[in-house]
Amino acid sequence: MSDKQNKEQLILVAAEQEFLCKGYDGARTTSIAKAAGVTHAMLHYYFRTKEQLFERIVDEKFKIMSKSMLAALGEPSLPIVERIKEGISSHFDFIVQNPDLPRFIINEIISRPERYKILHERVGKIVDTIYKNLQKEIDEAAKRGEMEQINVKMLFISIMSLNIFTFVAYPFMQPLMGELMRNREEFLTNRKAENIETIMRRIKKQ
Amino acid sequence: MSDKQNKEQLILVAAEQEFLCKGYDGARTTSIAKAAGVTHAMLHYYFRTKEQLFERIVDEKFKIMSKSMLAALGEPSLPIVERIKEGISSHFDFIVQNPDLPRFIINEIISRPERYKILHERVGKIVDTIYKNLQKEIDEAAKRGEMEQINVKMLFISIMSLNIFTFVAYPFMQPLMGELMRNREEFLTNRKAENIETIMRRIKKQ
DNA sequence: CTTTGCATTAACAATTTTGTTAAACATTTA
DNA sequence: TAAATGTTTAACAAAATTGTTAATGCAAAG
Repeated sequence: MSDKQNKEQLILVAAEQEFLCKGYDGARTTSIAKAAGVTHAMLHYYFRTKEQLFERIVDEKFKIMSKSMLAALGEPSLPIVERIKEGISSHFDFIVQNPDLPRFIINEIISRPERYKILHERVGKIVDTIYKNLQKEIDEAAKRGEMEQINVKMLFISIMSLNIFTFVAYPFMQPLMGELMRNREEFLTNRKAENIETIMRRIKKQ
Repeated sequence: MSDKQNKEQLILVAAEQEFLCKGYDGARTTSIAKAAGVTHAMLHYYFRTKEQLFERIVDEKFKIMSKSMLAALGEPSLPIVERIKEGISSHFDFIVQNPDLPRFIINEIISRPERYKILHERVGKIVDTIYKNLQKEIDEAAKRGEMEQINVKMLFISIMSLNIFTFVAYPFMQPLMGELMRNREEFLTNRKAENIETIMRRIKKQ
């Protein structure tokens, strides 16, 4: 009984690894089965097709990615500048924990846009409401001279860019960075601080 | 004679489109041949294998990508702040002209790191020299109070992030942006200005 | 004009990858 | 323990994809 759970689970774990790393097209069901230590007939027994196995992975990943992006818009109860700072910080931490996720999601959406259209648009609508409130807060804070007037969507793009790109492009950037990325822990700390500093300067009244 | 040139060229054009859009794994030689309007035997006749056809594309793309990143480090003859501004601007323009390129290169390097190791490290060394000079200039300008002291590699990562991410993640971001991205020309103009403003504020003495 | 050499095609072959099946095996339940 | 149910395996089948070949066409050079 726990053996069934076990094999199914083993396949899921191996599949997640393979799909996240190589994408749908690059992943091989035989390779997943091998990594999970089962025959590849077992994979088809539990999940029928590669497609269905993939869906199990991608749906979950899409959800946590969306959730983290909402979280990046910060805790509404905080004062606006604090809220933005905290949003960047928690989003950065999430990406550190899931460094392969953004690239996976982006590639997936690009290769099969139709599949995610509905789910994606739903997230879009949720985000839209949050934007509106946040924009209002920003406008008011700007009027009070507490921060710079700025378009919240533009700000959001900047935050996503700074927090995500490093990880999406890690193997590309790393050889161009010499010592800088050698010590991972240290780099992550510095990078997080840099992203926050960059955005804070962008929104601070000059 | 020009017919040979023609078919070979047609295949290359179709292959570039297919590979950039779908990656090596997702691309199909039959689909490339079809798009080029030739039999797929012709593809093998001119390029022998999918692998070799791919190399023709990827080598060129890797080179222009590297070149554009070097250009992002700006024209050394300019005063430092101007130099950085101009670097961002020209890099952004390049990415606008080649929006699919970064994602293609990143995915390619991730799926076959060994292949690019040498080429990549060579670029790394060139960049390293430029960093050193640029860092010296920044340090001096900072001492004169013209700008903020900042690590040039960190600055470079920020510039790449802001300029590239929007395009890498376009289909992912677009549904989250409502009206903002609807008018492409307008969005690009605003985005470029935003990136420059963000970096300028980051390096300006407070 | 005919030989030479490249270009082209259609049919075929090989390989890789995914998916199926029937039989053996194990486990639970009555 | 016997029936029922679910699990596992090995061998096989199907499909998709890449790669080859032999025959044909065609244009230029001798």
